[in-house]
Amino acid sequence: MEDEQLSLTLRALGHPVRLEILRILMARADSCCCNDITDCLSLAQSTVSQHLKVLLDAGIIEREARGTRNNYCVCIDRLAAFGTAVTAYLDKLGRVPAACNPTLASTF
Amino acid sequence: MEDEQLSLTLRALGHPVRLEILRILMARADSCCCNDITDCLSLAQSTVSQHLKVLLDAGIIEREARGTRNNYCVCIDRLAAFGTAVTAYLDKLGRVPAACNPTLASTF
DNA sequence: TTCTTCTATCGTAAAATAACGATGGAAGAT
DNA sequence: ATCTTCCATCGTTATTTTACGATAGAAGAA
Repeated sequence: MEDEQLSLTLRALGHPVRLEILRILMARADSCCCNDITDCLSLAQSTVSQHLKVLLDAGIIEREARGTRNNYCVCIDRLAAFGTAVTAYLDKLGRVPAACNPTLASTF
Repeated sequence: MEDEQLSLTLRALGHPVRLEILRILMARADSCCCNDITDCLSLAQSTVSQHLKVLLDAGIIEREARGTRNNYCVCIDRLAAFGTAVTAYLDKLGRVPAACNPTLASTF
């Protein structure tokens, strides 16, 4: 994952409300509409919708029109890829100085 | 790690320049001052200093005054804790629906 | 002392973010 | 056809972020 994409995802996750939204989405067996999420949070519906858009734009969640409501669900593979990318980034970060300064290598 | 702290760190890392700064810091065996970093990036010194402040405020890097210059280094343990926190967050996310919807469990 | 170097900080400007209320249009329900 | 529900979007406001140049003060060099 390129830095541009990785940092976009990091930013999209960089808000406590959005971390919570993902929890709410994942905790439900059935898929979830904006109102369901708004009921769990003390925020206006428009604010929640905006947060959903950030997650949507980052490709972390998907929207599916179902009747009068829009259902959201987490893109599991995208989240997994994010986890992998973070680990890879940190791993590479750690590996570079390992060649120069062996004492750092053991920290990771 | 609490959501507040985790999201702060995610935001601090959510900029390509800051991802790169950490790479620069880690790639050097000797520690690194603001000018060294500025030389590697096509940005003004004040801008780099600001990015360093963001990383500093998030506790990701440390500053050490050494003579006329300030040396920066990465807080390895903080970074490692961040990696752990991200993994834990994603892991817990994945575990919740595993109880409700077994098909999701295998994705993680 | 004087000069240079380094860099955090200030001031500024532009853009993005976060929150809200209001609204309009789409889709079921009556 | 009318009513209700859902919700993305618009407009607004306040705050934060990102970038820059300018500057001042600290520390070493001449």
